[in-house]
Amino acid sequence: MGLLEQKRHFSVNLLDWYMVNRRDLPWRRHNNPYFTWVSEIMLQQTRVDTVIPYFNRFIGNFPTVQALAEAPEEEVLKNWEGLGYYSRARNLQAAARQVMELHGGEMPQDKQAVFALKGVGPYTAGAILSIAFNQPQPAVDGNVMRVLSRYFLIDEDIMKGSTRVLMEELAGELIPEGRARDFNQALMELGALVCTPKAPHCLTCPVMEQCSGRIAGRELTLPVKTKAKPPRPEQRLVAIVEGRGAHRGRVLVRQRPATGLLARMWELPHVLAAPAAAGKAAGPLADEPAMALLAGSLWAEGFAARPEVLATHAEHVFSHIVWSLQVYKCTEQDQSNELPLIAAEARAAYDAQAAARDRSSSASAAPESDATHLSEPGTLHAENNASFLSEESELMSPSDVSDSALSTMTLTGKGDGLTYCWIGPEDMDKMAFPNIFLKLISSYFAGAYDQVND
DNA sequence: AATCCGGGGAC
DNA sequence: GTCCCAGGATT
Repeated sequence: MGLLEQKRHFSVNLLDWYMVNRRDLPWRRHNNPYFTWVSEIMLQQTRVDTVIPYFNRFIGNFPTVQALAEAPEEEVLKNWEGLGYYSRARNLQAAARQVMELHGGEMPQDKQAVFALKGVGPYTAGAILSIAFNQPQPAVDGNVMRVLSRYFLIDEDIMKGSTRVLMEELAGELIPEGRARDFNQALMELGALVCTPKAPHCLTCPVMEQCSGRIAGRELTLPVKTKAKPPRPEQRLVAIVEGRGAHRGRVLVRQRPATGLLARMWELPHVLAAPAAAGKAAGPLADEPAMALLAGSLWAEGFAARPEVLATHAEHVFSHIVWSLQVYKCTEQDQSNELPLIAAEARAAYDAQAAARDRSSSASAAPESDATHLSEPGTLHAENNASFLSEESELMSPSDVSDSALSTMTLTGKGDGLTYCWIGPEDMDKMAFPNIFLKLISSYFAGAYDQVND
């Protein structure tokens, strides 16, 4: 058979198959470019089943480009809570504001204009143009590369940028005249339902007869893909600080910096337990030094708290880091004679860690830039301590924080540029937390760690 | 070209 | 537990 005939077979049979087997998905019920856009951003790195409830809630809360553009960022982030890759949410809202200002609130149909939107790359631009406007543009995602690499027996590494370009050229040629909308979705649908990564369902595949990969017995070895390098391990010490006095019934949380990992998400305070020695796991830290270090990091941020007991262990896996968390239940210390003692322990723990970090960083590795641990020598300098001891905890105005939602929240202080808050259970439905902290805090408020305390 | 960004599902 | 999935931004 010729290549031309193989291509025609693919296009015709795939399209026929899709018209019968297409799934009924929320974003397929209307031809609304905004719905297409939102769904495609959500579907990046994320499964359809996961996206569906998020999509429905998101569209319910932000039904138009304008509604999204005008919403508080905190609210958009809250609607993304648990989906991951949170820069998608911030880019999506930034792009909605682009659409309002540059295009009067209407999705542009011009390729350059779509591509210029924040968070829209080659795949998403092709998906929007083809699905929303039926333009004959390729939309090459992982599904498409898997399907094409098998059907046409392409051995190129799909992790290479050049391969994606090659696939885009091929995918563009396959689009039947006037059928870009259905065909591109058919391609991805086949990858999701039939031409699956591990155990493809070749026997029910509409294009199996001319699939070069299957004929060569290569369906399980394609696509060729270099493995990602394993995530680096990090041992972290987490504080659940139980408020006392005015903060009774509340726990201490903080908001992460505006850039980097989990940008602007809320979390429990935590500290890196050991400098990441290249390649090897740090392993858990004994309770005594861990508690001293944790108290020290809280102290450096302006909080006097005493770690009481190990509440639980937890793990949180990112694509490039794996956090092993030792979670300590701590109690807030009202100003008392205990503070200097905590400070002394903290100072010793801090000095030890700083020394270890200096040794490891001078060896080779770049100094860790994570703002959530004690990276700056001098944070605990005597004058800093003295100034902290001599003044009252400053009561901040909640200007950084979304207004009405946090009316019952008491802000207590600020250290090293991070915003800290004492929150109760009712505050959590307006603040966005990564799943791991959502679980830990919910468990705490549900009383899960009560029994570990004496 | 390599690295930074989450989280979930299948087995 | 262990494996797999993988777009866009940044550098």
